[in-house]
Amino acid sequence: MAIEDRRSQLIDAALEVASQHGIAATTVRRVAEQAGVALGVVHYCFEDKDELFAALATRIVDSLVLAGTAGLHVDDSVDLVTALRAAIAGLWESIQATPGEQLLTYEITTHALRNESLRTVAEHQYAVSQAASEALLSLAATASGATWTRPVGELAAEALAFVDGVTLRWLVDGDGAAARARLDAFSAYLASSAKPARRRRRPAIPSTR
Amino acid sequence: MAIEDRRSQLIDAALEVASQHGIAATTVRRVAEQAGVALGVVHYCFEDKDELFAALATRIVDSLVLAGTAGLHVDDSVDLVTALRAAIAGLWESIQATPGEQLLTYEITTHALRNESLRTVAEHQYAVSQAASEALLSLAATASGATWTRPVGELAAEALAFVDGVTLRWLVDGDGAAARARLDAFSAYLASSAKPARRRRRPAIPSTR
DNA sequence: GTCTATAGTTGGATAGAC
DNA sequence: GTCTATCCAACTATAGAC
Repeated sequence: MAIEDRRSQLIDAALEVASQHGIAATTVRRVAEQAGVALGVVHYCFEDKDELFAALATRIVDSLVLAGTAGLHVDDSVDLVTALRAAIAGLWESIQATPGEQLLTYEITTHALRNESLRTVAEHQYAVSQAASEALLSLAATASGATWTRPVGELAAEALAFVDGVTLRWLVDGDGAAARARLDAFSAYLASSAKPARRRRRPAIPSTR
Repeated sequence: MAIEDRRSQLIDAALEVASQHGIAATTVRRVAEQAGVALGVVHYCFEDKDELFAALATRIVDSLVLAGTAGLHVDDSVDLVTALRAAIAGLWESIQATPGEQLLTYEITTHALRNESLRTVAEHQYAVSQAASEALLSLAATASGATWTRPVGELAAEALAFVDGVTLRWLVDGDGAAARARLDAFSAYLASSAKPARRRRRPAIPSTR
């Protein structure tokens, strides 16, 4: 088997183990077992455990952001709060469906912060999330015709922080309804930092040809 | 040495090791070494490693909340936003001074979520933090004479989530100024959920006896 | 009751077989 | 180039010495 395919297969296996049992339980042995290969194969494909972790971290960050932005279609002609709530509803949907992955992202962050050689992993994590958050806010504003009155980067950072905090608490108390309510309340706050759309003409009735 | 004193001494040692090197590096051996006692002594004082961790978690949660609420003196006769900012400034001061402990709290949370026998630890952590957050908001409202127009418990939960998210990001990017700015912005948001103080008489000039 | 010495398990890494 | 068999370090836990 080609080494690149092996690497990919091993990262899949690591993701499976890590999201299910946590980063502490993600040993090289366990990953090999999950992938159905011998122990040494992992060390053949990755210099050491840290390199495997770095690859795993990159994989999960990218895939989570992908999942978060995939369902991002906001209908036009709505007001900003509605657009934001729709976007956040989609985001929450994907979060709620993957508690193990969510918990794993926090574990990866803390793990990276304790490990000099993984420093860049945590930074990458936030760079990608920040960009996704900005894209979401920009999209919502465009769809509703509103314009932000504060720098969208700063608003995105605040939204990201809030979502992080709400998610972590949800992992502890399991109260999904409360989490959703908090996110909706925050949507209203964000909307207060925008100038509403200029009153538009009623859209023309589309001709049936 | 009395067993209770030993326990306390070992928890101190564990806190030292954990806040400096992380929960993964906090082995029974290392704690014993840090405390200057033999390995077996730890197992004599604690049933197993989990029990030591549970004791450590309780210690750090209680001490952090203590530190967070200790500097909580809000001057009277100010408006709500100012009171909130003052309270949050004090809170941030204590957070900024203890990055290792902050990071450790996130590690403990995730660790507890992965470990059935530590489930209650994470819940205790949030119960205590939630109470402290409520106390802070109530104090700020009382000091400024304002009243909250939404349930203070819910506002406290949102504030807690936001502080959690902001702190975690600060640990990654180290941008303390940005973190402070975000907290201040959130203060304004909170204040928008309060009814301002009724116009008071100008306070009487205190007699000099 | 307090602590030392030791057992037993698990994990990361590698030398060398195929 | 790919994988197996083996090594050694570090850890938790306990039996039993003082």
